[in-house]
Amino acid sequence: MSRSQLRPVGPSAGPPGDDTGCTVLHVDMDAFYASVELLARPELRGKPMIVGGSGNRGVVLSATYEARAYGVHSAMPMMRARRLCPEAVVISPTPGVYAEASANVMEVFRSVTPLVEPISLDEAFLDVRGAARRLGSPRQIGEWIRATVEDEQGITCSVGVATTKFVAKLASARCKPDGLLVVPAEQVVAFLHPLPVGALWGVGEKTEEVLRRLGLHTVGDIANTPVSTLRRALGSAAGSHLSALAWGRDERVVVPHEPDKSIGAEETFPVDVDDPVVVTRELLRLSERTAARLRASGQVGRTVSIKIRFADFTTITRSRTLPEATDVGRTVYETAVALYEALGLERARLRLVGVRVEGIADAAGAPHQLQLGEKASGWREAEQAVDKASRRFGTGAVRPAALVEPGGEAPPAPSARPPSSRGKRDR
DNA sequence: TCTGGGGTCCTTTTGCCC
DNA sequence: TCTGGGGCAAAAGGACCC
Repeated sequence: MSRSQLRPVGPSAGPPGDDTGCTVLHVDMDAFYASVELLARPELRGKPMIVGGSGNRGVVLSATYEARAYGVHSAMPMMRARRLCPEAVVISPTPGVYAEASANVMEVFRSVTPLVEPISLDEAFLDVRGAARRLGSPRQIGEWIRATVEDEQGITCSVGVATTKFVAKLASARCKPDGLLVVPAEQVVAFLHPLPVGALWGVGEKTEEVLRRLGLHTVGDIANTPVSTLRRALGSAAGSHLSALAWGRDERVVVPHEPDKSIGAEETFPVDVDDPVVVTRELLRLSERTAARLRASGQVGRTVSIKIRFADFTTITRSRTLPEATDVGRTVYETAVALYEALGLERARLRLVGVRVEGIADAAGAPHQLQLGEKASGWREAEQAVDKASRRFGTGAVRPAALVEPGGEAPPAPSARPPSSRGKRDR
């Protein structure tokens, strides 16, 4: 995509937008995973390419604009994407590579201001209030970021510049790919009101349907609807929130470090599973993974929850709060299994299981009291030793016996049972 | 069309205590 | 002893985001 293409200078055809007071930047990488993959495969440039799971149950994580031209978009089931664009090259995701590219990009942002709030690997808000004297106007800072990221990382991004986070985000979406858009304070309402309701943050499929039934199609329609009506239809928080956003009011500020509220892991089986032994083994794997991440980040959590998705996609969760916060995989696992067994599922067919730990706090500040007569279990110490070994010899060097087959290899990934007659596997 | 994996936030329900 | 209700925390579900 060439740089000169699509470079709006403002939401209207008038003179370039006045960026006075537009201190919030939203930077969004263009087709991030796909762009990163292209760096290692320049021969695919200009061709449709999709990053996504190669199995028969995956979804599209990212697609080049050439693939998007066929109607492919992220979160679309891979089956459907392949059908829409059979000539697309499909690449399995390599998360570590994206994390590294992301860290590099975030470094560029932090060279502008310490007030960087990452939203995900590929986007962030920046508060550039303090950078003006050193680097120029918000628009100039945005242009500098775009040029620097492209020079240093070889990938393009789009930048929205506005007075609030939410308008900055809409602006970056509006000028994609490889663009920059300033929405001046006095043009916010004119910019917002023609947009479809789905453009608002927090309006997904369900909410859109509710709004449609009320006859509300654009942001302007929402703005001109009494808050009481919105609250009745959508609940009090969502109703008030949408009404404020529709007028461009958004009090949220850029916050550099939000602590984690929960940490978890989940996995969809390649084929539905009805064997409690397989489910239990998967709970062990997920519990260990979750606890290892807690320990690596120096945190503990008090509530363990499991998630079960049945073959028909209905999903339930069950949780239990422990007397004391933990980062011990064994404790997480025992709680998870107790929750699972209490369901009495017999041989229900499951599509996914997940384990999550909530109520997160710093391990350093978390109280631990040995109860009278309690013996230190030794699990914590054992797992810390495993962490150490993993750092030295690689993840999986040491693992619970239940996750090791008699031959010494790990058992096949979650229930890779012989494909049933129904299961069509693609390759 | 057939739906990943990581999360957050909100609402409703439930159980407990007073 | 029974009932009601306020306040609270935990549990559960669901919508949403990237």
